[in-house]
This record gives sequence, structure tokens and C-alpha cells, in this order.
Amino acid sequence: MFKTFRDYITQTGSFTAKELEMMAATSVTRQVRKKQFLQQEGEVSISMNFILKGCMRMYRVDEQGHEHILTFAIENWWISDKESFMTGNPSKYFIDALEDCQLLMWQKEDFGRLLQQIPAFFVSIQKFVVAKSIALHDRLYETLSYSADEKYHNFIKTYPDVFNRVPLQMIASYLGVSRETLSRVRNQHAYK
Amino acid sequence: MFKTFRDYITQTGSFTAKELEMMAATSVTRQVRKKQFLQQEGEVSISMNFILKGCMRMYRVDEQGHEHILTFAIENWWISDKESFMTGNPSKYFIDALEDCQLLMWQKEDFGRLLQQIPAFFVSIQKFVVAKSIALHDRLYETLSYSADEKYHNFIKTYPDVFNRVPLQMIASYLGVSRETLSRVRNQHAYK
DNA sequence: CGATTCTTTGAAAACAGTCAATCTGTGTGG
DNA sequence: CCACACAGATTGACTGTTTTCAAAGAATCG
Repeated sequence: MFKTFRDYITQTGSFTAKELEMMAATSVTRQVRKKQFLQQEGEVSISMNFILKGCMRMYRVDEQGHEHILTFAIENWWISDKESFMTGNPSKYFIDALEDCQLLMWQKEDFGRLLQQIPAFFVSIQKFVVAKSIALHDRLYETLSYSADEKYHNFIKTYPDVFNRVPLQMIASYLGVSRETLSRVRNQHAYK
Repeated sequence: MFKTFRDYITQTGSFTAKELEMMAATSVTRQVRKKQFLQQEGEVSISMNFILKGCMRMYRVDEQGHEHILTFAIENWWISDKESFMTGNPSKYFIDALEDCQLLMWQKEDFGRLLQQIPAFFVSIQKFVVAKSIALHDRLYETLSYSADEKYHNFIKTYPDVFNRVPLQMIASYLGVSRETLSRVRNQHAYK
């Protein structure tokens, strides 16, 4: 179980056996079956979650009941509502499983302790946070400036491994276009 | 000069006279006149910048030459291309002044040293980064799910102090709609 | 006051959304 | 193994919103 995570984390920095042991000791594994929720709107997030296996999404529901996907996550990605985790406020987001999933989880206090006591872990997480921030800025720019067509092709290029695992209607939701529009965009290209 | 910053930073945490002296000693003030650039695309960002006075924007230019504003910033806000600052890669963004500005700047090495040596400073910056991340997620959600009308009114509500300082066409650029559409959205409401 | 910048308006065209129906593929239970 | 149900994808017709282009009207600044 923990091995997958160890392979991941040792690629992001150097850790002693003792440090790895600390991480393992405080982690908990959990199964989340397809369509089950890891978190629902209104709940307070108290764990950091790492995907060992499977695929999840984080989304928000508007007044008309439409879902808007903020993030997909697959193996070797963290999926958490950092906002609720950091502030202690109720979450605005749902997180559910698009496939049967296996997670590695840390409680808030344990995670904070790891960050304090293992400098290399802190650096790894820091790097991840920076990368996320860059990706988020890029995505905002793309959402502001790209057409439906450009958004779609950019998504395939940027996340090929997500593209072939999730239904198209969810990609449409992620891109901020209707599934019908996405469908048409795809078929335009078949005849050009 | 430094007083404005001291007032700000002491509101975010507790600092000793010596710590404040360290911050002051490593800071540099700089004037940027309206329409002048603090940073242009392709340059590497090597400073963290705090606005003492004035208003700036960070934007990106697409292939058609259209500007897309990612951020506005006014007094007591940081304005930097964190991406280029952290990675050392050339920036994708322009930063320029919408009014005559007065900045307080720290070089990369000095800023890193402050973060290491002044725990309360680290915590303050951390809080700021978290707040920015939350705001960015909210904005992405709004961009995905709101109509032009909703985006506009939400902007006024969220950033009233920015709203009455920048031209409407820039708010349009920020919201991802054309200035004509924004103009129409505004005048619709005058007769409802 | 003239020049520049910003905002508004109109008309046409492009684009995307909605609703409804159909088609496709997958998996489940009989 | 087949039939059926179900989720997902596509298509057509229509509607509504937003963009674009062009022009004119405010507002601001030197």
C-alpha cells in the first residue's frame, strides 16, 4: 500500500528510512468506490488525500444545479479541499470517485507535524503547491481567452492521461462548455 | 516610506523592532509612473513587490494581440509573477501601472532570508498565499458558471475599491467579456 | 481647446446553450 | 446468451447570448 507513495515521494526529494517510517505510521488507507463521495459541500476538510489508484474529481454545484468541475485527479496526485483544510470553513466543493479508488490519507495534525519535522517533505509539498498555482493561472487564462475548440484540444494535450479515463461530459464541465458543444467541436474536426 | 508597510505587516502578525528593521534594511522603494512597466513578457522575475501607493495590473497577451488581465493590485497588495520568481523561467505576463505607483521591493535572496529568519513573516506570507489561492479558485468557478451580468455585479461586490479606479474596458478584460458586452450589461440594469 | 482615451450604441454575424430525440456501447439479470 | 436498462454521446432545430465591426458620443488631460 504505502510503497506506491514511497516511490512517488522519493522522486520528489531525499528521505531517510526514519522519515519514511514517520509518513507511513501516520497514514491511513481508504477505499472509495466509484460514485461515492470523499467529501460533500458543507463538510469541513480535515485530511490530506493522496491517490494511490483511481480517478476523482472536485466540483461545485450552482443555483441551477449544474456541476462545474474544478479539478480531476489520478494516481500520484493530491486531492483535497485545501481551502476548507486551511481555514476550517465548511467546503463549497464535492469530491467523488469516477473509478474505484485507493487513497492514502493524513489527518490535519499529523500532516502538519510531518511538514515541520521533515524539511524535505515540506519542500516537496511546497513544489507541488507552486506547480498547482501555475497550472491554475494557466487554466484561468485559457478559460478567459480560448474558444471551445481550443480549450478542448489544449486539454487533450495537457492531460492526455485524464482525457481517456473520464466521460466527455465531464471534460465539458471542466472546460465550461455544454456537452453538446463539446460533441460538435469534436466532430467538426473529423471532416477538416 | 517604510511606515505604510510596517502598518500593514504588523496587522498580520507580531514582529520585534529588530525584525522590522531587517525588513526595512533589505527593502528598496521604487516609483513606477502610469503606463510604465514593472515587468514585461520574457523577463525573469527576481523581486517581490508590495504596493505602497497606486494601482497595477498583471496581464497576458494572446496571439491575436488581445490583453487578458489576471490580476489587479492596489495599496497593501503584493504584485509579483510568483511563477517566474519561483521557477526562474521567463515570465508570460506583463505588469504595468494604471496610476503613478510607489512600490516596496525585495530581491529574491533577501526575501527568502526574511522568510527563514522571521517565523511570523513566514506565517503572514503563507496566509496571503492561501487567501490568493482561495480567491483564484472562486474566480475560476465564477468564470465557468456566471453570465456576463453576474460576473460584473460580483466584481463590484468583491472589489469595490478596484472598480472605481480602473477603466471599464479593463474590468471587461478581467472578466473575460468584450467591453461592448460589459457596457450593455451595465445599461440594461439602469432600466430595470 | 484639441487630442487622446474611454464608453456607448447599432446592426450583423458567430458562437454556444437548450430541449428533445436518437444512437451507441456496456453491463446486468433472467 | 439474449434482452433490457442505463449511462454516455451525438444530432437537429431553435433560441439566446456574446462578439465583431463601425461609428458616434462622453470624459479627461495637457
